[in-house]
Parts: sequence; structure tokens; C-alpha cells
Amino acid sequence: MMTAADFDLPVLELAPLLIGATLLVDEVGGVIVETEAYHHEDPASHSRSGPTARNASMFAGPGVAYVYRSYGIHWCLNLVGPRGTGVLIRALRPTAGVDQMIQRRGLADPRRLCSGPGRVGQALGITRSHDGLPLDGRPFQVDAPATLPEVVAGPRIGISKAVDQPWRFGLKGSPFLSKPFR
DNA sequence: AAGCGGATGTCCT
DNA sequence: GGACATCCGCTTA
Repeated sequence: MMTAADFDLPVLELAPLLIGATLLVDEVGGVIVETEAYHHEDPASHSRSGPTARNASMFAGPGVAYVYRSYGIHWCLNLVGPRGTGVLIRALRPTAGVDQMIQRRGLADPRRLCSGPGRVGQALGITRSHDGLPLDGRPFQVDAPATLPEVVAGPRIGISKAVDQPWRFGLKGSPFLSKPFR
């Protein structure tokens, strides 16, 4: 079980370290296979201009959830590190509560269940109500990987600033990535 | 296989 | 008003 102190790491260390960790929300979830790091001096980060009503949770860490609405439609989940930093959960390998995830997503293809940040939010039932909640208690459970997996890095997806920074991390060769790494 | 347009909350200019 | 850490379905090849 990861607790607040485990999230008190520079976000460029935390984001790859979370690859292979298990993330459950009310017993539903799986193994994290894709993350992205964001921080306060990062032009692509929601925290770039300091705290606002939306991003307050990014400044409430380490060890809380930051949930935001993407494009007015999707709920996306970050695990917050030190002040102003966060790790966007972009994809999981589904392992627990698969039936529930299938129901929420309205499709059964395991490769498309949790491969994308909006999909993860929908599959895990994430809403605004999770924003700011600590990660070391209900409904969350985060467990570090038993053995450190092989992690690959590359440019982040779906952003227009700082596009060349290799701050996207993935489990090498996983079929559950939102996009392959080059 | 790839490219578009639609849905539409929150922030910033 | 415009951009955005997105996804889906419909269109064209």
C-alpha cells in the first residue's frame, strides 16, 4: 500500500515509478501501464499559473488525487506529487472489477477498456467527488509493483506546448497503452 | 487506416 | 471567444 510519503518524489521520478503499480478505486482497476508527468514550471501543465479553483488539488499533495474535466466531457485522474506536480494516469491493464468496467464503458474489448485517460476515468467511475481525496484510503488503493518493470519514455500526447519533453512513461510492450511508443 | 466533427466544462486573453 | 492533458462515430480510402 503506497502512502503519502511514497508520493513525495520529484515528479519525473514518481511518474515512471508508478508504472507497474496497482490502482484500485472501490476495488475496481488494474495495473498502471502509462503515465505522464506535469509540474508547475511546465507550460503544458494545469499548475503552470499557480493555484486556481480547478487545480487546487495539485497543490494539496503529495498523495492526493487531482481530477479534472477534459474537453467538457471526460474525467481524468492524476496522482499528485510534491507541490504543483501531478502524474496523469493514461492507461491500465484491467485486473479487478472487470465486469463493472465493462458496464460503465459499454464495451468489453479489454484493450479499449482503460487505454486513454478519459477511458480510465469512465471505467473507474471517477468524478469531481474524488478530487482532493487522499490516495492512502477509501476509495483508493495504490500498491507499488512487486518487481520493477521495464519502462520506456517518450513525448506526451494531446498537448501543444513542451511537446518534445519525454515525460510520458509506459510499460514496455504492453498491449494496453493508449498509443505505442516509437 | 486515417481524418473529420460533435459534445461541452473551465481557464485565460 | 478560443484553447484544451479526449473519445466516439461517421465518413472517405
